[in-house]
Amino acid sequence: MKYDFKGIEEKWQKKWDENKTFEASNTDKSKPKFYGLVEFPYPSGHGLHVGHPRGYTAIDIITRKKRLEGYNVLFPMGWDAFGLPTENFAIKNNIHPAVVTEKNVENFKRQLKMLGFGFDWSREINTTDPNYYKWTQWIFLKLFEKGLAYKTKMPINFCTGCKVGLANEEVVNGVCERCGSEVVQKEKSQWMLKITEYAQRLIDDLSDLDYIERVKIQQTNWIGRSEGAEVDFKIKGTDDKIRVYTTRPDTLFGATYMVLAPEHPYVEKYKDRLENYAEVEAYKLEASKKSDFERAELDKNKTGVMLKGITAIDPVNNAEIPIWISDYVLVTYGTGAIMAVPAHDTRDWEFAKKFDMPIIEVVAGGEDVQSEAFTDVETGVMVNSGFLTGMQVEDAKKAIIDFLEKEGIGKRKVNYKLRDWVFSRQRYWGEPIPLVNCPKCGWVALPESELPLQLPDTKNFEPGESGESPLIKIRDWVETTCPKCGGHAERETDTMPQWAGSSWYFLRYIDPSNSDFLAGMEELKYWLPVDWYNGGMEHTTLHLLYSRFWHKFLYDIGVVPTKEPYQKRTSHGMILGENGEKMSKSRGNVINPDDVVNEYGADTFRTYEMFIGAFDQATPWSMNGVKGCYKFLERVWNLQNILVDGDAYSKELESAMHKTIKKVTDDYDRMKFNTGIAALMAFINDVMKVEKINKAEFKTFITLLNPVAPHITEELWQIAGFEGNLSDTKWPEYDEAKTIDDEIEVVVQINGKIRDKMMISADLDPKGMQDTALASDKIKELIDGKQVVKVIAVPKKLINIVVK
RNA sequence: GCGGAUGUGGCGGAAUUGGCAGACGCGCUAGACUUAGGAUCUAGUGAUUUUAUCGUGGGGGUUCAAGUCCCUUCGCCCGCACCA
Repeated sequence: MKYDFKGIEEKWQKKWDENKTFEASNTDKSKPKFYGLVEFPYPSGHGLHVGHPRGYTAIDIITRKKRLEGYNVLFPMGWDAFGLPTENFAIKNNIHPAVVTEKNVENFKRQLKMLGFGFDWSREINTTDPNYYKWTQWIFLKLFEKGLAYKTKMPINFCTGCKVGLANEEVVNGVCERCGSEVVQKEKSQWMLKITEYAQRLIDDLSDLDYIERVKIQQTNWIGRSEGAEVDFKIKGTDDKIRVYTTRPDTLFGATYMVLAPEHPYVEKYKDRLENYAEVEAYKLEASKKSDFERAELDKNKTGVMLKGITAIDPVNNAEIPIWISDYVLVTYGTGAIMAVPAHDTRDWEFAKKFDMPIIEVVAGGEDVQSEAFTDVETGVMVNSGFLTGMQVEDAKKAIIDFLEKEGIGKRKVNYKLRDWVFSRQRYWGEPIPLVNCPKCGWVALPESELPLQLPDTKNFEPGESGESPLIKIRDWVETTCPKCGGHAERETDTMPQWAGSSWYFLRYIDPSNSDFLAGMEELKYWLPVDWYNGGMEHTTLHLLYSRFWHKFLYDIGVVPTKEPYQKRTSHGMILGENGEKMSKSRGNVINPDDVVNEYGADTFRTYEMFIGAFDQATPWSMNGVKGCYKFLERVWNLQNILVDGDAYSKELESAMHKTIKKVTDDYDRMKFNTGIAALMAFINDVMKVEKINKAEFKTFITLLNPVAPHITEELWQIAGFEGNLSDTKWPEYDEAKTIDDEIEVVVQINGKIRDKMMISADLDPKGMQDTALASDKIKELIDGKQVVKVIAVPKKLINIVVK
């Protein structure tokens, strides 16, 4: 019989739908629960990328296995459908984003179904559905109510041609990606969320989570906690002080100049005293054209302008030092001003060399500070530093901070690199922010009863005159009454970023049709936390952190029962094009899942995506590799031709069978899918040698393969005449004793080089191994006339004879 | 620049703890079958000057033993806050 993957896959997908095979139960509490989650896709116009199914297949395997192990499994799917590309497409083609979204969702859903994922489609959600974003708005109102949302002026990328705010990604070499016009930084009043208030908890609570290590490290570094001090430097001849943040207060005696961010308010304040204000202003304009990223990137080639006319006083030695502005100092970090200690900071050193500023050594122990900055804090000893001289750096840090606090010129300070979350977008296709601006009452929240605040319909998605959201033109929507005083007021026209809806979506899956609340407390208590969440590494510092922040906030106000949303987080590597480069239309190396499934079937596609390489690593696509997996499944299909009766594993295959169960079980759990599949392939090779497989072995084999290739294995289950469906069976067990061989081969080395191999009993002790090795004729011959210095015997591995 | 990851045959990759480098698959070579085929099966396949030696990006080190540990150096990939 031919392997008709098309017929088989359609048949079983239909069956699973009809039997509601993958629907989770909110009422059956007799089984343990398992909540597996994958990042819901943004339904783009390009359709599913081959990268999506990598993570989806992985968690599909994990959850299918969990079902066979007796768990009540929740594995849901939905659509993260607000966002920029849909809106841009809508503007360009004059189609409503809702229509575009609907079409894209339909295509994505067809593709996901075609791949046979065991999603519980009865819980499908969509972030653009008013019944969904009602609760996104509700959470925002709670944040607003608790003082965690505030409005402030922030610079945005503004395209002078399109008159629209741009994402960093849309800015290419300083010009707009779409129209080529110049992009400038423009100050806009923006809604912000105080994620920084949760910075410490976001670090601390990582310790109880089962996240892969690099995710923890990356989040911790992104939050960027540092301990140091704030120190005030007087501006000479005034009462004003420049406050700096430094992690090296111990080097205060070595400060030879100060640097302010070009945007620092004192630059404006002292403009009348500056002899070179024209130069300063020109520099500010240049800096405003660069993003923070570009500023940091240009780190090697420092630029800056001295503020001629004002100087600062070092508070510990009263030295008079010049003040500069430079774009390597960011107004968004610390206080927007630094003290520069070129002898002991690499960036300061480069700046000092370029502008010929003095370099004073205050920590001894390194090379000459005139030729290189000495930044080691472990070995340094203080010099030229008044009362700190002679101390170790760590002691000096404590001593100087005590001194600063006593004298009232500075204080101990913990700082975070993490910045508050810019929450406004001047865009149409997002959740409306449910606030009104009342001339009398200020910003007023809509009452809960008015949620959802629906996105008004329009045909014009072009932005307002100076870059406002398109909503500003829908006057009868904008103009409203103040919920507080009843007077005339205007709605906020900015919308929320795409991150909003994705920060809590896993909660809605738990109870998707609840109309009274975002989800019922009983259900949340049962299902939370998410047991296993897999997603891309690129979401580590934004989406993953944002959703942890929102969850902690919801925990604080009693809406969710757990401190953390996700117990376990793993991450898959990227799938590259056949040429080893990132897949993209412009490179012409995009693989369409539809084509692969048409030619080889979903089971082959899934098997290949798991076999392609180490799950957490980037790896290129290979059409030959796909063919290899197809051949493997064909061999599996043909096993039915050599199927014989048998209720127990045969002598020939028993040991291999137990070893395979063990290997596959462990490998799936550890996401080592490639080696798990390799073990299944190796088992088939063993079967081919004996040219038969009995029913007991066949049953176990197809059950092990089922999570990876669910269609073909269900069909084979039926053909073999096993009872019921494979999806209702139990995961196979193995007998540890039967995975261990009695006799094993060990290696005999002389001076670390392999010289012989021998079969010995597996439980032979080191002494016995040594004797056996030394008794071998070959070894005797090789060590003849040499002196045996030492013999190392490692049980079950090797014997190494060291001779002279 | 900062943060993270990574480097092993012709290719994708394997190698819990330092203990036989190259599992499994692709490709390639030879053979069988054959209605001559991009099918299937069998055998082989790291390199070389092949009783052996060399070999996990480069250089150095620790060890009886290093892909694995330490130091140093180079390359490639991802993220960098308004893409998702």
